[in-house]
Amino acid sequence: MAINNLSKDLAPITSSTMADIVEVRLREYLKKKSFRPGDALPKELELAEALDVSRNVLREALSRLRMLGMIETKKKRGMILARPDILGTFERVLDPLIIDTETLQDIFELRLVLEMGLADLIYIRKTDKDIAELENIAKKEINHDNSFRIKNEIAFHGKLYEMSGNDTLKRFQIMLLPIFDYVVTLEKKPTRGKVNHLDLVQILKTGTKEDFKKGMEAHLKPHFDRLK
Amino acid sequence: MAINNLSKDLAPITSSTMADIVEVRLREYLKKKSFRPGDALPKELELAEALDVSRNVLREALSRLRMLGMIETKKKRGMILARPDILGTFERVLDPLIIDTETLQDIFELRLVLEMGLADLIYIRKTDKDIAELENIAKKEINHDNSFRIKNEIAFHGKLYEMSGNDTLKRFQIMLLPIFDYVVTLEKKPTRGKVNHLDLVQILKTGTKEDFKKGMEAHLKPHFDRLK
DNA sequence: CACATTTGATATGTACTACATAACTACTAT
DNA sequence: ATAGTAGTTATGTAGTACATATCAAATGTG
Repeated sequence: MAINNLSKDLAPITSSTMADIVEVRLREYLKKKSFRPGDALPKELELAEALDVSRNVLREALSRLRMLGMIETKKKRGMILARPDILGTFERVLDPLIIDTETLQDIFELRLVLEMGLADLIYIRKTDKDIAELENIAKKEINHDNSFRIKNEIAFHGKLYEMSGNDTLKRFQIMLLPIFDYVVTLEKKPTRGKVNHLDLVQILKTGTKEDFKKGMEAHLKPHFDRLK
Repeated sequence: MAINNLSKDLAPITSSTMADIVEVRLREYLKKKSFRPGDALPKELELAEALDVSRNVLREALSRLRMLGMIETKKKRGMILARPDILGTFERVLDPLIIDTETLQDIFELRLVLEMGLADLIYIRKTDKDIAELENIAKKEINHDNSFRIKNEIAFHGKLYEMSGNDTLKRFQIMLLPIFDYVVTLEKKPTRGKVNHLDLVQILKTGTKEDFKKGMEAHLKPHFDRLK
């Protein structure tokens, strides 16, 4: 009995199901063979046979990789290796209603960190055209109802991300928007920093990078003040 | 014939496979019924019947959600809703060998942005103990071979993330490490800013937040100079 | 000969059945 | 009353069959 319990405590290496194992093995396989995107993969039956599992199990594993965008399948051409869309997969689990409050807060802070750190990229890549567009957005926000103001707020900060010239960053921001909104709506009253959007535009036109960083800090200060 | 083509052009809304649809429907279902983590879900057969698909298809969809950590299953208790580990899922597709170079560069920049933006959180939450630890790490890096220096570099910046008091951020950094390394090793010669780690520690001890931001900027300058 | 159509082969998508396995429940025996 | 056993139940795995879409070759027609 003791031995039985012991072996049970020591050897529960069969932690995962077949599908889990197959998923890992497939990953290793794709990596090891160093397939390039677009390359054709063996057919399901061959893979299932090689791994010695049923086609069902194999398909469960393939289903996961397919969802992650690592493979694509066409009815007859079989499967091909694809470029995973790293952010698309992220998005699937990024739901404010499901994430626990602690992580939610972490992500909120993450966005503050991003916006504070954006300045360097923006000053490397900003163009006059960008600034003009940004100014247009900022000007529109005067004298409008609250729902419009929120949309405009999003447009303004979104444009800043766009000016970073980093698509991944921009998409990342779009994904984080719902969470940012969710946390912000939990706040009692609207936060408004001493530096508004038009001020920031003005700094971008004539000020230095350091000015802009200070301006952004003042703009976001109400959010930072809430942290502890 | 023309009509046939027309209807074919107009009605291909069944773009995705059943498993894709079921995955989405399940997501909606979980959200709509506002299950809390730990709540029991209906059994596979019931779900399959309700959705009018085979148990196979349903399981392919469940397999995905399970991988994302949204649900967990025990042999008899059925399935329960779980908290997805948002970063764990991300990690699965984050392989420098698979990601295209453009995204790789984007992520490299993302990390620079994060490190520049960290200052605010660090100055809100840093403790003397943190700084002492950081100093220990920085002191160790003198007179060592290159491989040790890289490890130490990682330890130092990792400690900075840790000092932000944001677990998600810290884990995020760990995930991005391989990519950062990968990009850095592509560089011709080691980059070294005018401000080194010990300088940064000194600033943390006696300097202001603005000093630290400037210091970090100088420290990372070689990386930024490479951007265009 | 060239082009359009048809037909067949092939790989994935879906369905259904059967059984294995683990875990909870209830009952039975000492 | 407790230990042990048998039964029940839900997930895990295997296997078969057929549907569907697509490519390729064969066939027919001008």
